[in-house]
Amino acid sequence: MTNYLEELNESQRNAVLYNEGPSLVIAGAGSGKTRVLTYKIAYLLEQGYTPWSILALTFTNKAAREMKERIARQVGDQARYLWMGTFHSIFSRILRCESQSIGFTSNFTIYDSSDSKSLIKSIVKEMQLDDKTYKPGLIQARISNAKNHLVFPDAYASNAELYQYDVNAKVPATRDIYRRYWERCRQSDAMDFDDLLVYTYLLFRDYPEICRKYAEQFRYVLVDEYQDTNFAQHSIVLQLTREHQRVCVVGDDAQSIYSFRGANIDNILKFTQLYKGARLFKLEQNYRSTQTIVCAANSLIEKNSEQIRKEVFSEKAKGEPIGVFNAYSDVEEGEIVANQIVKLRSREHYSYNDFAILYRTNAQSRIFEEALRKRSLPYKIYGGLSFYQRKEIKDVISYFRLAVNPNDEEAFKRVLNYPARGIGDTTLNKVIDAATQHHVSLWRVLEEPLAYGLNINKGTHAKLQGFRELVESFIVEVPEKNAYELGAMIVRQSGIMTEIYQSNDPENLSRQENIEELINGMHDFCATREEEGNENILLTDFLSEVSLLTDQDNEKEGDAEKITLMTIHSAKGLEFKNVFVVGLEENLFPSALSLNSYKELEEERRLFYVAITRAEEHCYLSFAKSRFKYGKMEFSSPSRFLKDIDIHFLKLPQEEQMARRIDEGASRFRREQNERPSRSLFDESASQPSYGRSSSSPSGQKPFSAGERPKAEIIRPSVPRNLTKVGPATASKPSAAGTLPVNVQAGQVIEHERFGIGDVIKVEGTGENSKATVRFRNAGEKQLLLKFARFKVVG
DNA sequence: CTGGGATGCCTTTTT
DNA sequence: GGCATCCCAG
Repeated sequence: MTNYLEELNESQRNAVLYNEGPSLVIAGAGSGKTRVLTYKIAYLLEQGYTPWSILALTFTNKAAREMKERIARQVGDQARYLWMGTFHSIFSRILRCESQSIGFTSNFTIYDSSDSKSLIKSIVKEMQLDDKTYKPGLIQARISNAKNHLVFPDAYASNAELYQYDVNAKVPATRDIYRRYWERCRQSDAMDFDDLLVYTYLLFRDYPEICRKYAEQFRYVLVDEYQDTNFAQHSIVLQLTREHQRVCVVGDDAQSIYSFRGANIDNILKFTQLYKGARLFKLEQNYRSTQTIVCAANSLIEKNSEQIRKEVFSEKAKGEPIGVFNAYSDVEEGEIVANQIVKLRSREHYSYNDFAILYRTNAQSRIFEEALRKRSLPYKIYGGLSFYQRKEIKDVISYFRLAVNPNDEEAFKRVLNYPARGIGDTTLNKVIDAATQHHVSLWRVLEEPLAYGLNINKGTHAKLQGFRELVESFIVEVPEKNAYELGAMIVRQSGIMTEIYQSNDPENLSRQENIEELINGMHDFCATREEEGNENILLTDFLSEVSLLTDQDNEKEGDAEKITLMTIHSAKGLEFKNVFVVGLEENLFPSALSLNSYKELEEERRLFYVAITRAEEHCYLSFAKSRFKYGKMEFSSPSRFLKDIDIHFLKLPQEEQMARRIDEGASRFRREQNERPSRSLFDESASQPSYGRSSSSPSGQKPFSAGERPKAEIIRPSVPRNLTKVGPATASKPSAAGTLPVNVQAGQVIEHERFGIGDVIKVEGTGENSKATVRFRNAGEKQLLLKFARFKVVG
């Protein structure tokens, strides 16, 4: 029974066995975090906890599902009754039960981020503000941030610091938009993602007896990936565990990569202060990667200043050094990676599943898709446009949403005139005006247009009533038909079917397929649940589940061998035998937008750390010297992160050149920093407001100013023999630029290593950044950044 | 009110 | 290069 305890090392076992009070498990990458969590839950069950008294919170549905499966292997069927899921899904489940207390129905809609963005956009419009200044995305981020810090409209409006920030940002009306947005969501019986946390918090805060009920039910609370919790999530965990203190949080501060959506690394850093007497366990043995990979990752993360110290080590084989590839262009980068996959696979008999290509932004995927397709290598791609974000799917789902909750404003607007039924923007705006004036939902106006003074002509009135009757015919079926039957009926009777089957052009064909897939999915949804003994699976059930799914959750054709393409963010928690981290270029990784503060830069570095530590056996890094951005060719220099890794663990291409480039990158970086006023670049408090009592304010941490910057010098114990000059580049030492043929003029003829003979048409810029336009006799016209171009002048 | 075509803006990362 | 928005003609 307890034999599994022997499969754990000492610190893992200690973490599993300690359940008398709060504990914090700091789990290095690959250190068996999931194993500890699953065994701990198994152990708790063995100790007599009932499954429904254990709450385990994760960040992704996938993590929850996997953990549940692993627990089921240990303890069997009772795993089904665990409260295990994402924060959002568990809380929405609670909120649907308790919705009356907070003024929602149990069928409330969950707005996804495009819904909330569109609502904000229409509010901005109604308030006659300029949406160039009041960019919906920006306002949305402000509101989301406020919610994540549990700052509600009243508090927001009366917070002088926030107001001042908005004034400075030229968006003083943000607080009014926030208030309206808040009201409109309530009017629509809708919650956005953040509201699922906000209203759970409010529910527990304002109804102590409800809070007590859940706190007593959940006798033990576990939280995975605690470094990614935001203030709201953290506060709810506290509400549930303050009394009994039986809480275990697991995470790795070195892998905190979600601060952009409110994750607060302080939650984990300060856990032991908040829960007095909390035990700290550190898991430091990495069971995933070779020693080389672990050491390389350690040498990288050391460059960060804020962290809980730990010594991650591996006892696996030493392994090969991390290969670094440089490519001329993004296209060539794709080819190099594809070639390397073929080579490695034939040499060591890997399956395609053993390979992953990880990138910073989704936009990078296309190049690799093309390269892989060209060589007929199978791949699967995660992210990008999710199934549920597709237009045709959103349209159908909007009808579903209306049937379940006709007050859903975003769904209403989306399908009021789809398929086209002659109700245009003018009419819609009239409806919105009437609704806002009377503080009712749009649907309510449709129910009694006269009572709300809707000023429209007879024809329009008839069209509106036609729409109302259509939706009502769906509404009455909601409690009757099962989800699949009703779904099929809606697709047919809404007119979407006719619309989409009208023509068979490729675009429509794929829409047809997607809608069929949705309906088939509903069929499976109902069938599975009915097999489990549930009767009458309603559309409400389907919707409440589907609104929290992401595309990562539909695992399709899982058995076929495929290379994985995904962003580093979505790779967290996964592992692959061979990993390619691509696009290691300045302004891409680290992202140009992260250069505003050292905090963000450190987060990018942690992201790189996450990427490298996904690899078990081989890890490769690559960058391209030029890449297409916004349809234009842009030149790029190698990422500063490359020089953060101890060079011992790298295998560089054409070593001298590589070293020189890194050198140049380093000295340029240093120069740029010195040129810029340090305040705008590093003083975070200058650019971001703090949120009162939350622990996110930078007070306590000194802003990172030029004078007191932590060590920027890289300490490299020794320089490999074959590298002439690597090592700290200092400002006083000019880089190896002297050897570069930068003295080229228009009219000269050059011979380029790859493009051959060409005529220099013009030269622009000075020094390192000078660029030449060259017309090659066989390769056409190219722009060359002189510091990288490899050519000699021949005439 | 609708549809097509030109224009201008981008892009981190996601539950 | 791709999407959303705007503008104009029917």
